[in-house]
Amino acid sequence: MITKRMEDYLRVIYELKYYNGDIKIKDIAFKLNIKPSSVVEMLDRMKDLGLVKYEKRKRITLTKKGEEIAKSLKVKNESILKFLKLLGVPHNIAVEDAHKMEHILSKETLERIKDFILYVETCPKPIPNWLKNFRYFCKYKKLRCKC
Amino acid sequence: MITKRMEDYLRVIYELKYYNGDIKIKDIAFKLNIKPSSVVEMLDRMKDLGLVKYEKRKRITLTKKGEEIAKSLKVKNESILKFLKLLGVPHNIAVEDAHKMEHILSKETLERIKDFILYVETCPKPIPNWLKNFRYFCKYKKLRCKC
DNA sequence: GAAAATAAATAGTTTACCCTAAATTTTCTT
DNA sequence: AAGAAAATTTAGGGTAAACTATTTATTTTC
Repeated sequence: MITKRMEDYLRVIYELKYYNGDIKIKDIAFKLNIKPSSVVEMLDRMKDLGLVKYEKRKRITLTKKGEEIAKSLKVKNESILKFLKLLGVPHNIAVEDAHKMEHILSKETLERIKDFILYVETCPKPIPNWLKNFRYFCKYKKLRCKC
Repeated sequence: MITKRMEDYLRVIYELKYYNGDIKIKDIAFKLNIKPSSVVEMLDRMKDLGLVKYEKRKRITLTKKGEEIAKSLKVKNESILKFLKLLGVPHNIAVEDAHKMEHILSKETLERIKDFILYVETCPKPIPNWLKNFRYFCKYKKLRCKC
């Protein structure tokens, strides 16, 4: 069974590959703020589940399956992040929350989130009036529109 | 340290008190879909943290602290649930997702969620136009407004 | 090419949850 | 009030994910 924590590892490995090319145990550990020995242990488990290819002291790579999952997490994450920022959540906090939410949201909720983003982006104006008014409302706690 | 799981227990105990008056080990177990023996174990830990009052085979109650936390979880949950439903997430799924989200959302995100609800509810119409249009957009994936 | 530095792997613990099975206590029935 | 049934507790295990400390490999540097 693929756990939330394994999803964290997949995401980190996926990102490291993207930015660094090579994936080092200690870099994974650093990103997850844990010790390298914990990473080795987890990689063994993830290997058994067919998520990574990994032999002692050899290059670490994601399997097809691992990469698919990582990619879909990344896509989910991007939607959630964008959504939170539309709502006016400050960037750093939005990043944190998005990482937590990506593990747990149902696909239905995710669909509504994606629709929301699309609804805003499909609008001819850069930011629709109602969203501007929402931002205003967040700041001053009062309406300035007829809705 | 108060874990997410303890928060689940707090919520369940709080609800059981509200609806049943009396809190039985087996009811907690049933609600959480686990065995009674696991509940006993957890109650011991929660007792050490000052979240519940509990002596073998005696009545279970929340402490002041436990109740505060439970109450604040309930409030959070209600906001999240309402929010998800405004977005058009079906009730049952919204309930599930809200229970997961209540453990992890930052207070900033929660504030934006509450503002969103308030923004909708402050509007003189029962449902603001932009929200109606969003619902339409979710269904047909096209705009019918000037935003 | 050997010593020093760095990286990775292993062994043994810990903590938070959960489980089953068995023992005990309480409650219900007759 | 005694025996049956239900609820609770205890004892003993298990798994996921971390940790520390030690050992083994690989790189770097001299």
